[in-house]
Parts: sequence; C-alpha cells; structure tokens
Amino acid sequence: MATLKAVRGTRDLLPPETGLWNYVEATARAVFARYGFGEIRTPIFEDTALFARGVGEETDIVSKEMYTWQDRTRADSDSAQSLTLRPENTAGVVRAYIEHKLADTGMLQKLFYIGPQFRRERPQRGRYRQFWQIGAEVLGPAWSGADSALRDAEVLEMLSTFLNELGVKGWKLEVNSVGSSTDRPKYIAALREALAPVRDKMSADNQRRAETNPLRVLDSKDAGDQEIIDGLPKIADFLDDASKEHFGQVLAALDACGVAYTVNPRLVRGLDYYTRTTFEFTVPDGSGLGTQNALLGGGRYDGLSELLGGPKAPGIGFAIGEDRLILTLQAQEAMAKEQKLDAFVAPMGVERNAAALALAQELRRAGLSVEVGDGSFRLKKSFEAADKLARRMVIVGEDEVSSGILTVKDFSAGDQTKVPRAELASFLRA
RNA sequence: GCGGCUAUAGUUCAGUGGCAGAACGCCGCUCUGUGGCAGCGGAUGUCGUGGGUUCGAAACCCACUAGCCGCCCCA
Repeated sequence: MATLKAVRGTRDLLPPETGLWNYVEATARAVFARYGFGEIRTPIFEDTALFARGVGEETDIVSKEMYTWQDRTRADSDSAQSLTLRPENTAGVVRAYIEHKLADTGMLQKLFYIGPQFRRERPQRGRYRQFWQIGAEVLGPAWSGADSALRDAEVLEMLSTFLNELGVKGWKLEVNSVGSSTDRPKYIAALREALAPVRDKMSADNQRRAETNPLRVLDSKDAGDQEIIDGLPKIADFLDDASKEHFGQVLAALDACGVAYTVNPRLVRGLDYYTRTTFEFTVPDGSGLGTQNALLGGGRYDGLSELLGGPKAPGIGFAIGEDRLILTLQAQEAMAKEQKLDAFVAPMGVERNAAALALAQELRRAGLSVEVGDGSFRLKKSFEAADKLARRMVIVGEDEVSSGILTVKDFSAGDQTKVPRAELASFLRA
C-alpha cells in the first residue's frame, strides 16, 4: 500500500516551529487588543456565491483557484448548494457583519481573525494551497467614522508596530489610492482606451491583462513594456476631490505617527472590492521569500457590504501571510533563542521513578516546565538527555530522597548546588 | 495553469553502468552517582513511485508524484 502523505501544497507544522507560530499569533493578539480589536471566527467554507460576488468573478482566485463542490446531502435535489473553502477571509467577515446586523449597534466594528485559507495554486516556497492569514477588518456605518482616513492610518500604524514588535527587519510599506467606486471604473475605462492602440506591441501576458484586468498591466514586470506602461494614464489624475483629500489625510496621519512609506502609483490589488487606500508591506531580498516578498496586503473596501446585499458599511482591512511571516522570521533569525524547559528530573534507579514523578508534579504545579527521565537511564544518559531539553537537572537518588536535599546541576553555569526541597521551585525559577 | 531544476540514511550531501557511501546525528559498550572528550562497535535505506533499455540501473530513457526556482497570481 502506498504510504499516505500530506497532499500537494499542504504541510504539517511541528515543534519547535509551532512555538514560533504561537509566538507570532500571541504577539498579534496582544498588539491588536491594544487597538481595540476583538476576534471573529468565521466558517472555513461558505456559499460559493459569497466569493463570486465579494471577491469578483473575473479574479484568478475565483475563476481558477477555489476548492468548490456541490454539497452532498443536497446534491441530488434542485436546491443543491455550491460550497467553497474560503480563499480569503474578508468576504466571510463582511457576510457575518451583515447577517448579525452589527450595523445596528451603531458602533465601529474592529475584528481580527487568524486561520487557514485555501487556494489551488502551484505551490512554491511561501505559497501553499492551505495557508494561514492573520487579518483584521474595521467597518461600520459612515456615522461611526468607518470611512475616516484616520482608520486607514491607524491600521497601518498598528501593522508597523506589530512587525517591529516581532523584530521583522527591513520591511517596507507601499501605499496608493485606487479611488472610489465611481472613479475606479472611469480610470479603468480610460486605461482600456489608452491600451487599445498599443496592445499589440506588448507581451502576450500584458495583452491578456489588457483584456481581462487592465489594472494589472500597471505592475507588470515585463521590461519591454515599461515604456508603454509609463505612458498610461495615472490613477492619481482620476481621483475625485473627496478621494484625493482622503488619501492626503492618510499620508498626513502616517507622517504624524512617524510611519515610513512610499507612494507607489502602480500598486493595485487583485481583488475587485478594493477602493481608495491600498497598501502592501514587503521584505527585502534574502528574507527567505524569494519573489513572494509581499508579507501582507490590504486596503479599503467601501462598497463591499452593499455588493453582498448589506447596508452601506465602508471598511478597511488587511491580511498577513502568516506562513511568509514565519519564513521571514526564520531567515532573519529573529527567534534565535531556543526555548528550554526549566528542569529535567533524573531518577537514579527505577525504584526512584515514583518519587521523581511526584517531584515533577510538585514543580509543575509551581508553574515550572519539567521533563522526567527514567530510572533505568545511566547517569551519563540522563545528563545528555537533560542537556538537550532543559536548563537544569535535578538528581533524585537515594541520598536526596532520604535527606530531602536535592542536587541541582546547572548546564549553562556548569556548577552544582544542593537545594532543600522546599526551596527547589524558587531556586529553579531563578 | 506555463517553463525550468531537483528527488540517495533522521539531516546535509557524495556516488556517470559493476557489492549502498561520507559527515553530522542516533543507539550500545568501555562507564549504574557526575555527562559533553576519546576509543570500539551498531542500525541506518523499497536510492520518490511505476515502467523501459541492459548480462547488470541509484546512475540511461519514459511517465507519474512531490519539492524548489522563475512566470501567472497573490498573502
């Protein structure tokens, strides 16, 4: 029988790496909490229509990358339901916002999520078919201030704080405005018009983009097409006064907070719902990501709620590629320090096993992290096992049990101390 | 989805047609109350899977699978 393996594009996360994942997630929770975010957990699968409408039929994500199936219990009936593993989480959050009538609280909603997403892409380093995103959304009725440029800047400032607290080095923030839901179509129309006469001169990829998603031509890497691209109309010239003012306020607030950024007029996002502010955080070459150097991305989506049949609820959000963040931290060795247990309890002889376990129980109740050896180990083996796992070793032999004075070996200092049992926990904590 | 590179021990890798290897790691012994050094010994394995060529294949050919690199796209 063929051995079973994790399917293409999926992987197992094991210790000690999961320690890093927990550290990243704990840091995210702690930072987000300081900004007033609460956690939301939405289903892993949703009605396919949610993504078709929310993310956009023509996007690659929806048109070719989703895991979609007909729900079996109703597959044979007329009401068979098409379900899809979520390829991103914003649509689910907005759906929940509408479904639970969060607008009626009148309050600004600040929600974050941490969870797996699914896209059927060709796997690569930093790109998996099941991947994790840490994301957040700020949305609410206009009177809650959800459309304020202040929110955009706050979210960006929070992200810079988060990355700095994790110790990510060399990150860069690029921002742009893609305009309101009325200026964007005008710009796309102008772009199509400008592309029509020069399309044939461009690469095959860009000819296809010019047809399907003209915005994407802008951030093409094709060197031969740069001259044409440079001559295309600029989105900045199509922003209405309100969008221009909004973008200016975002940048002013970033300046006031000391968050460094560059304006990249070619930064467009692939998902249809983005309006006004869009952004991306990247890391430098050599950060373990290759060309997948976008650590996180996001933007404003003022029309998404209405698109999904809900009330007007402007919002802004982001998604961090957690897998990529972990790869970056590993490459940058931000987590060099190895986590070791507080103590290894080494019984001398199997007849000391019970006493050793009882001692371990006592220490664990005192909040220490402890591993227990086995009395059948020779002392040398105990030393070797203990040195790998723990900072100190506690020897439980005949003398120690009878006297109540334990022998503690400190591996980093290399010395040995006799400690009365009553003081052991506090000694090990030091 | 497209193009390319790769797949050998737990890990990193060598091995261009003739007995399956090295280093590190692992286990044992010297050595059952003080390790890390040293010496000796041991196990590493369907050479990714399936087929083909050949007297003979880890090696050459084909297909598949998976990983990686570059596109596409995106986090």
